[in-house]
Amino acid sequence: MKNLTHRQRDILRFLNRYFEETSSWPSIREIQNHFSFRSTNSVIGHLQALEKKAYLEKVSGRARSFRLNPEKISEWSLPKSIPLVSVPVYGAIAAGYPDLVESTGVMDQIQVDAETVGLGSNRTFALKVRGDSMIDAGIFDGDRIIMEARTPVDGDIVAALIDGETTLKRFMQAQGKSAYLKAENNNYPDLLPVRDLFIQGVATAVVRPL
Amino acid sequence: MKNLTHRQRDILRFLNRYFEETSSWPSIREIQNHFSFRSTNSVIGHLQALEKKAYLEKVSGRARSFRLNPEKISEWSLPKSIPLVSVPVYGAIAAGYPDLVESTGVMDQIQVDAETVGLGSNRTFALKVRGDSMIDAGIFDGDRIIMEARTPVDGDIVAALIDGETTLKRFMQAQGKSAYLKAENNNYPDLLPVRDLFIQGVATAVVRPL
DNA sequence: AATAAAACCATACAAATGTTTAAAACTTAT
DNA sequence: ATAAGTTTTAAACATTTGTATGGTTTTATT
Repeated sequence: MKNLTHRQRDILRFLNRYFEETSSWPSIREIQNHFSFRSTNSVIGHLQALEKKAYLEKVSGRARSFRLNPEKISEWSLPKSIPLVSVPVYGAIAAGYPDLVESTGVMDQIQVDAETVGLGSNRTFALKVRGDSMIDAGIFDGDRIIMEARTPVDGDIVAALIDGETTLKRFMQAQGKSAYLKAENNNYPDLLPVRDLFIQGVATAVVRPL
Repeated sequence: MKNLTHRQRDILRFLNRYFEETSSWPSIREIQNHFSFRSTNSVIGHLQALEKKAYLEKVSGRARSFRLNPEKISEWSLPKSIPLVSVPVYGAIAAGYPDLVESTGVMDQIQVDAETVGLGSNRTFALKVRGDSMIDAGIFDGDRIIMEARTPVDGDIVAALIDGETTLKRFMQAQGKSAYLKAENNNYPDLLPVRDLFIQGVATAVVRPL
């Protein structure tokens, strides 16, 4: 009584499909009809079993209100394709070259942020890396870096605008001393003054298409 | 009478928030209570207006069933920090270890894409890399790999299941010869027979949190 | 101020929906 | 075969919920 029965699995799949197609959940009787049960109680029984096994939650008395346990979805869900990587762009970066990673259905988010680029919220964007100054950190020319527009702290990898090109450097700032940038490549000079160059943001992730 | 009124905007926001928090829609009376209306008809009025302006759909007679027009979300939605790289895992990979990246408030987007991405497209999922067999290709232990479930061609980087662990190897198959797997690490044996192991998919991108 | 539009109130009704109780048929393992 | 669990049928019942009607108040526009 640990695993799913066939019926239970099918019901989970039906719930899931229904939700994805309509963005709402089926009623008990809709489930009943789909499986051609002659009684609503068949459904109730299965739902209770599924709830006992923690495959779903259900607010009693509230119509069409389910919640599937995401940790167990893999046990029953059918394969399905969705967009891989969506990286919305939040606002423009002055003099930078934001590089948009495809994002199909997320355009609205982008606009939203343009409207309310209100203070407080961190702007996030993507950049294409130029140069090999971070090669020792496993970041190569052409990689895409997810950036956050905020002030860096010691040790952060930052995107710096030098001579019109965006390169990645590690931001170093010891206690009380002035900040400098360090390249993670032996062929590059270790030190770079922070003044006179513009730091675009702090790197949070690397994305590299293969 | 083209734009949203304040109330209408607030109602859309409430609907949206409610849905994201509960994964189901509010009933008319729940909306009523939230705005402290003394009559359900206040809600009805606003919903009809919103429907007339094509901000939402609503199946009549069906409880808690709405659908927000994704093309107009930007007109009313509040800024929201959405997960940068959202790579849900759909479906289990036999004996693999799918690694779920959070995706919180993006349910609607998912629906949109589920609609537009018809069947026939490939299964997509994410895996956490174990092992350093691809270190020479700039892929390190712990990186996340976006995979596509399809049959590999010569030169593809594939995820192979060996001894219960998922490692990356390059798939090699010369004309007419039998396929083998090649590790991109000098410390590993160059050859591995393809038979007797399960290839989970073809890598399409690397994602590494910094 | 006049007018229209939007927002709201009050009440009632019908349909949709979840819930309960009782029992039978079917599977599966001991 | 027996027991235990699962699945199904049956028929009511109670509540939630969407809908309808008719009117009032507030807000914006001319």
